[in-house]
Amino acid sequence: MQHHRPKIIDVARLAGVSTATVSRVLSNPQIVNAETRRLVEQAICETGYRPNQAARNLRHQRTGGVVALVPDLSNPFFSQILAGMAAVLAPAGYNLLIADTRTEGRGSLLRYAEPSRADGLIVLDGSLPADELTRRTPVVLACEWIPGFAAPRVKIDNRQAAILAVEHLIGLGHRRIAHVEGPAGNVLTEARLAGTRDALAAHGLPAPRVFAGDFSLDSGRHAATEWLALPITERPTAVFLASDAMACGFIGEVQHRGLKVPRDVSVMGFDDIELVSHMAPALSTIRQPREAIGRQAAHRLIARIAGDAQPDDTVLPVELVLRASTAPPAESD
Amino acid sequence: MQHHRPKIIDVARLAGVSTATVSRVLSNPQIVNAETRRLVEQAICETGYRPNQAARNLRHQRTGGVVALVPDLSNPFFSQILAGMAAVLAPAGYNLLIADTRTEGRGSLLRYAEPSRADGLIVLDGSLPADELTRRTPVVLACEWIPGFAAPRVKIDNRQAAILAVEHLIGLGHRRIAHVEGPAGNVLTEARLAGTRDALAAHGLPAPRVFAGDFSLDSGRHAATEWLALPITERPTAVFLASDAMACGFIGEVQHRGLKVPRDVSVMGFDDIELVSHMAPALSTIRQPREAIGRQAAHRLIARIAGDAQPDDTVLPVELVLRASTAPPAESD
DNA sequence: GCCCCTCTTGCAATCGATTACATAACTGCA
DNA sequence: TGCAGTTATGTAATCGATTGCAAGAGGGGC
Repeated sequence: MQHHRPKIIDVARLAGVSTATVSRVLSNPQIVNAETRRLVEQAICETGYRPNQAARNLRHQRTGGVVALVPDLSNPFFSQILAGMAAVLAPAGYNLLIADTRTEGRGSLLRYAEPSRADGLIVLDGSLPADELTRRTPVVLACEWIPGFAAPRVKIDNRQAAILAVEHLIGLGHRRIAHVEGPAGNVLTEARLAGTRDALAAHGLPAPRVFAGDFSLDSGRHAATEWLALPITERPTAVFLASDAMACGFIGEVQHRGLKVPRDVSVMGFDDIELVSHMAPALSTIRQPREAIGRQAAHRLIARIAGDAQPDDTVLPVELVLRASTAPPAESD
Repeated sequence: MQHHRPKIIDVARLAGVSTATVSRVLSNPQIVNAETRRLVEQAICETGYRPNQAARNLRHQRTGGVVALVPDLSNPFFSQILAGMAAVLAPAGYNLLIADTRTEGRGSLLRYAEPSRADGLIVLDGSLPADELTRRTPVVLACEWIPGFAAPRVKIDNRQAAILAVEHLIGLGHRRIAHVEGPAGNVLTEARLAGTRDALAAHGLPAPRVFAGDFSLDSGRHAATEWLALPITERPTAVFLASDAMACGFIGEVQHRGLKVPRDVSVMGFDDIELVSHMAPALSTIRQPREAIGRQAAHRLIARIAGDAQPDDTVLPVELVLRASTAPPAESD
C-alpha cells in the first residue's frame, strides 16, 4: 500500500537482508550466495524495484550517457553519423542522446557540458563558443571544428574534397564554374570555398562566382534564382554547391523554370545524402563516410573518457560519386 | 592547486560562509544579503564552481530533462516536430534530448523510462512494448500510438487524411488507384490503408492494389519497379503513398525509366516534408501540422508531469496540398 | 530595559545507492 | 582444540547539493 517508488531498503527488508546485499545482487551477483540471491531477486520482482539513476550517478560520478550536439537535425546528413556513434557507444555501455543546437537555446546547451550530466560530448557544430567548453566534460569534434579549441577531431579534408569536385567539372570542359557556399563564418564554408578557388587557379581559370547559401534547401533554390537572373553569356555552365540539400533546391528551381540538368547546367553537390541518388537526375556529389565518421568520433570519445587521448585529427577519405547531374557543357567555345 | 572539480564547500570556505548560503545564492538570491551575495558570487567565479547535477537531481527528484523517442531520425519528418517540442519545453525549464529507437538497442531504451533519468517521455514510436512503459515516467504519445496503452495522444486523423488524398485522385478522374503502405504492424499503416479502402468503396471503385513499403525512400523506389512491371492496361493511373519519402523514391525510379509524372502516373505523398515542394514535379501531399504536433505534445507532457492530465486524444487537422504531381489520367476510358 | 519581529545565516538531516572495512560463520589442517 | 583462510553479509561513510528548523543580530515600540 505504499504510494512511493520502492527503494533499495524496501527490497532489503522484504528479502530480510541489508541494502548492501541487494546492491551486490544487482552489480556483482556472483559474490552473493545463490540462495540469498534468489530471495533478493524475488523481492525485486515483487516490489517492482528499479534503481534510482540519480543516486547511482552521484555515487559513481558518471552518467552512462553521451550527448551529441548537432547544428540542424532537419538535415538528414547527420542521421547516419549519429547511427554510427550509437553503434559504437551502445556496446560500450553508453546511451547516446542528441540535442539540436538551433532549437535549444544557446545558453542551455552548455548545461550538457557538465560531467554530472553527460560523460562526454560529441560536438558537430563549430559555432559553439570554445571558452565555454574548456575544462569540462571530455569533448570530441566531428565534421566541423572550433578554431583554437584543442580536442580530438574527426573530419574529412574539405579543401581537397572541393578540389576533387571542381576538377571533375573542369575535366568535363567547364570553364565558368560557380560555387554556392555555406553559411558565413562556418569552417566548412571557408575550406570548401578555398578548395574551389585552388582548383580553378591551378588550371588557370578565373575565380569562381560565389553565391551565398547556408546549406539549406531553400538557400539553394535562392541561389538558382540568382543564377537564372544572369545573362546567358555570363551564366556559369557548372555549379558546385557546398551541400546536397542546396543542390536539391537548386535543381528543383532550375527545372521549375523549364531548364534541364545537366543539359543547361551541371550540378555537383556535397555529402551524398541518401535522397540524392533517387532524384532525377541523380546527383553527382562528394561522398562523406558518414557512418565511419560517427564510429570514429565515438571511439575517440571513449578513449578520451578513459583519459589516454591526444587532441589530434582523424581525417577520413571522401569519394567522388559521379551520377547524372554533370556533363560536358552544351557548346564548347 | 586542487585537481578535483570545486564543490560547494570549496566555495563556501573561500567566501567564509556555509554551504547553505552558497546554495541560496544560486537558487534564491534575493533572500541573501547583498554584500554576502557579492562575496559568494566572487568565490564562485574564482573557483569556477559549477553545481553537480547528479546531486541536485537526487535531492530534487527531478532531472529537468525530457526524452523524445523517435523511430527514425534519418526521416526529416521528425525534425520539425522536435523543434516544436523544444520551443515549448525550453521556456518551461526542460531540456529536450532525443534518442533513436532504431539505432539504440530496444533494451537500453527503457532505461530512459525512469523518473530518475528523465522527467517525462514523448514517444513517437508505436512499436514500443506497452507493458514496459507502464507506471513509470509520465508519457505522451505523438503521431503514432501504442494500442492498449493509456496515455495522452497527439495525432492527426490518419484515416480521414487518406480519404482526403484518395478523393482528390478520384476527383481527377482516376479509377485504378494503388496504395503503397507503411511497415507491417504499424498503426499508421493500418489507418491510412483503411482510409484508402473507404474512399474507393464509397465511390464504388475496386479495392486498391497495395504495394508493400516501410516509409523509406528505398521502399518507394522498389514499389515503383513493381508498378512498372505491370502490364500497361493493369497499371494504376494514380498512386497514393503513405509517406513523402516513399513518394520521392517512387517518382525518382519512374523518371529514371523514362516515364513522366504526372503524365504517366499521378503521385500523392503524405507528410509534406520540406523537400517535396522543391522537387520536379513538386509533390501533391497531405500536410501534417508538424510544429503544432510537437508543441501540443510538449504541452500535454508538461501538464501530465504536473499531474493533472487525462489520457485523451488531441487530434490536429491536416491539409490537402495540391502541387504538380497529380493530374487527370492520360486517356479516359 | 524588555519584548517582539524581521532579516540573515548556520546546522544537520536528507535524497538513494555504493562500497571499504569489519565481522561472523564455516572449513580444513596441525 | 586452536588457528589460518575463505566466504557471505552487515555497518556506516560517502557522493554533493538542498532545505526545514533554529538561532543570532538588529530595529522599533512601549
